[in-house]
Amino acid sequence: MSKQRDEEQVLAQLAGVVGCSPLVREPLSADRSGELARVFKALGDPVRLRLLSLIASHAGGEACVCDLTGAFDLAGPTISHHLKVLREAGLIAGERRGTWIYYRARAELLASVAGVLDTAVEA
Amino acid sequence: MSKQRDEEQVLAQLAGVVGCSPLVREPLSADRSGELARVFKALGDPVRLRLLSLIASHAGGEACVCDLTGAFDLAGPTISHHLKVLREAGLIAGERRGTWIYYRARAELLASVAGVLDTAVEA
DNA sequence: TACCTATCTTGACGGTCGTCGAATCACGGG
DNA sequence: CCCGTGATTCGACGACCGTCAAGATAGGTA
Repeated sequence: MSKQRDEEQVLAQLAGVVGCSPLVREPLSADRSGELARVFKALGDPVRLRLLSLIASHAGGEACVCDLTGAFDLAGPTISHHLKVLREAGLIAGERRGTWIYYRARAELLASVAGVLDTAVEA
Repeated sequence: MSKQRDEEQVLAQLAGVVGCSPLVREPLSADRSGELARVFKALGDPVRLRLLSLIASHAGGEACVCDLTGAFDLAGPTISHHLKVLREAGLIAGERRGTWIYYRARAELLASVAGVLDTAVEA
């Protein structure tokens, strides 16, 4: 139902973050800092970091939820919640194929965020 | 009093984060994810992101607290709290010179965190 | 249709976070 | 020495977050 709307909002966010110049170059505007903070907040949990890493480093670049739940001592709904947070931050994208749902990392956003933090910059 | 102890703990943290291999290379260990999450959590607030950006982009690479408070519609203690969070995450370091306290960004940590996120990696 | 498995949503609980006022500490100048 | 200014710490309040059990949804199989 709101799946499509979520995706659109996420993409709107990405536009602001992807084009962002590095932190050390010039002071961050209030708008950009809000968008960036949403991404960093999503990264600011050990479980979500491990989930993202498991997905990004998994063979084929994607992982099924059933591959992820086993790695944690957490209930199913909790994993699902963390995946939702990562999804709404634009860090991962999920696709249903039959019974299973596969997630993959959005490398563009990871690279953009890295660019914001990096001191020696390319642009 | 605990100023010195804080610094030591921060440096101990950095050791784990600085040497960390990128997210997409291999699954993050539980330990590393905890250390990394602390840094990302510190970055996960708009005010702290702007503070860090103001400090890092300031002339001379450092900024006095009095230069920062004016940029926000927040009370002094709130700014001080956010600076403490950034300090305890190892993202900034403060030094008192006379009446004023100057903060500067820890570029090594910024670069390390960027390296963890980046997909195309140097090592 | 009915059932099973995989995953998400809801609702609730305890814990943490961001914010502020008031009090406190650190320094320099009369 | 006492006062004023810059900055932090303390204590408290409301809001948000991580977690789970229970219920709901989606797809496959028969």
